[in-house]
Amino acid sequence: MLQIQLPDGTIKEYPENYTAIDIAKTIGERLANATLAAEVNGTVVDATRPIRDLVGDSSSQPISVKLITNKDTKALAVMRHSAAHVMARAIMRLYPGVGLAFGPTTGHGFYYDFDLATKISEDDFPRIEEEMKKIIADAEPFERFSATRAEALKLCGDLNQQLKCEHIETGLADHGSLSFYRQGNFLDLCRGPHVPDAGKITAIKLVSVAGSYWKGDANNKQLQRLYGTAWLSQKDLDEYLKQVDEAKKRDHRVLGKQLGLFSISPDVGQGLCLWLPKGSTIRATLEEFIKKELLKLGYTPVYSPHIGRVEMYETSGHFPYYRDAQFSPIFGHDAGALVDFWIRKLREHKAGTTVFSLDDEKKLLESAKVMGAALTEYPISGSVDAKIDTLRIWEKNQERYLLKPMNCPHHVQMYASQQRSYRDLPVRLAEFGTVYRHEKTGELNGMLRVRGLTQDDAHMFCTPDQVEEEFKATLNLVKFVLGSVGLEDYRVQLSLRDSKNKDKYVGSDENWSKAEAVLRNVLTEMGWSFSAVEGEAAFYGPKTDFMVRDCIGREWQLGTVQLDFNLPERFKLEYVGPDNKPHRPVMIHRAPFGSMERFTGMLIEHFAGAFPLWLAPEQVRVLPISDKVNDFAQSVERRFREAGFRTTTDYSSNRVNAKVRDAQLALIPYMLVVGEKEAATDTVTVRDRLEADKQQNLSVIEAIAKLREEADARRVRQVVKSSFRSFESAGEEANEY
RNA sequence: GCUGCUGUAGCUCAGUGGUAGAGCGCGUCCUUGGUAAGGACGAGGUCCUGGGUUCAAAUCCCAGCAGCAGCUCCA
Repeated sequence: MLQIQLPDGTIKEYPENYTAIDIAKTIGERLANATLAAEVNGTVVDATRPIRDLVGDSSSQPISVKLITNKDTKALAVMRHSAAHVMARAIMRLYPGVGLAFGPTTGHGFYYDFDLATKISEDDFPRIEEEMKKIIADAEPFERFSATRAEALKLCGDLNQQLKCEHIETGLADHGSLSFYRQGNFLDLCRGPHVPDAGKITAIKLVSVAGSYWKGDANNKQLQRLYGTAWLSQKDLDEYLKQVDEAKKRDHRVLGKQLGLFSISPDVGQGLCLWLPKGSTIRATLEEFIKKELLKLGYTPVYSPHIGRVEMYETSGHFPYYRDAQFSPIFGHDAGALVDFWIRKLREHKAGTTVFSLDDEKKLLESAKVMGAALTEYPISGSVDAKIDTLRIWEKNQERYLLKPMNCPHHVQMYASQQRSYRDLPVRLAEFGTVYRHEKTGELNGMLRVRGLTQDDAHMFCTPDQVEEEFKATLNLVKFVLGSVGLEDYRVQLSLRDSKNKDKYVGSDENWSKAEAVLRNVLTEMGWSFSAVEGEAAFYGPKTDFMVRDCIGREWQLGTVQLDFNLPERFKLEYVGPDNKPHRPVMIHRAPFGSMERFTGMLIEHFAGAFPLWLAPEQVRVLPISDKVNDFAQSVERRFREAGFRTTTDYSSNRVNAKVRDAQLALIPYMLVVGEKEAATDTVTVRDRLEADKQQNLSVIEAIAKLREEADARRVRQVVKSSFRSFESAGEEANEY
């Protein structure tokens, strides 16, 4: 007999061959119908599998079993995964020769990647959904069975599912036996679990189609990924779709245009942000705020140019590592770009990736000569290395500049500009440094991913002993800064290097282990919860990143604090220690906002455009009731401006109703309504955008004092919570196969 | 960069192989009004750009550019 412990603690006995559904049936037919899965000893499993099979013969009794019904959010992930199978089956019915890849669940639904020559478009969704509904109506059961590796390979091979075969041989190489699910005549290699039958899938909708790469590698074959969403009821689905719609309205690109905050014009260039006056006001306010904090913490402001010599970035490593993602260098000599190209071709030739002929070289020599670079030393019949050396010598004698992709090398030079004693450390150099990166077109996104950005950057140079304390102080600064705008919905990530790909990083193993250990210690000591992710480090050191979600749930890195033992070494930085000997400092790179562009973009979404008083580009709007009080309105505006408030007056011929409406829609924190009554008493009627029903008639002086207090306290009175953002992921990435 | 979709007035978007449409906004005038739209009139378009098909292209086709979603990347 099975000894089963139910969630209420009672222990009951059931026959050995019982499934969770069988148990449900003993309680009631309706419960059995509603049961989509079960949790056995804490693991979500098929409700239709014998419990004994799930736990094994040796399992200690009692076995805890919880029925997961269609009221339980844990059922969502299971149902969504089943929906992915149903979608795959529908696609296979509609299109011949479909190759199946992966079909996992996501936070809001599911997707399946297909290898299919026919391009699916959104116009095809209705017929695919129609087919899915037929499969659901047929309600055929999901049946699990196991196979040996050889059997599995044969099954997938017979079905002509090459990607599945490849996955069995590579990704699942360490699996002795593999599970399959059969649903009618549809068979798929799958870990499960699934709902008992397709009829249990309730509310589904196809969402979008896009490309994806096999196993997430851009060098691999591109597949078609079909996204769908699935919910436990039509009501949930409708609610979700409504929230997606709502979320789109707070998109910073939509609000940025509506509220006149920023614009990106193709005439200026892709990914180059124009900060309009109102957006600039927000940015300037943020910058002013953080500058004051930095002064308190002992930072010193610095400025550096927007370009620097390529050699400097070769030393730092930025140029060789990120060449593809940078704007091309600026060459002082006409032949600069030609020689640069030449060297790259020779290197590719040496590496065997391209063929570079003698004829090509002769043409290049000729062109270089025309451009004024004689290159008489070029060893045309010499070794490739000798050729590269000759060109490099020429190149190094020319001016070559790079739009700065990072501020650190400049700050490093500032550190190195004078002799440093341990008594001077830490040196903290802060700059709102504008950097340029040639991000790939498909990656640009409003203000969140741009090609020109300003980092609220700083670099700390400290002794090894100072690192932990300095790091802690910096993390606290980031937390404080985010908190000051009411941003609490973030995730802290410890970004480590990819231990399998160490050659992607500069510096010694020893330095890396040391740096990673320091970060982990600090985070642990501070008691912060964080997730460590391999492969996310910068090339010169590990990072602590602050991740936030945008209005449609995409995650972005804002603040970052990075530890770096490597750049000081590459630039041979030193300080004189108490022993009167030279020592190497340690660097901390940090940007609490990340970039002004991304941070402001996120803030727009965070506040849904309704900025708190201290940040609002237009803080106060004076609304005269009629032309008769325009003069008084003007004097009110003047006095508020003098008190430091960004104030305007609505002199339009609209009635006050329309003026109030306009101001309300423009998300202006305070309206000052002035009519003949106010003019007579030198007062204003203060209308608070958030509490429109609690108007106050105050003297101009009182009103100024009231607003001054709120602005100075940087009070955040309202963050418009996005319900979409807080949607919990229901078992993301459940796709082992 | 890759795959798919989109590009019409300042904005949001209808629309059609044969003379270009709405709402909002904008301008002028009337209205002098007390808390989410007072009224009238009016201006405004290279229908993304370049080719092609056609008697005729803003509409169909191709290419480019830009945007969106996803993938990949992100110092």
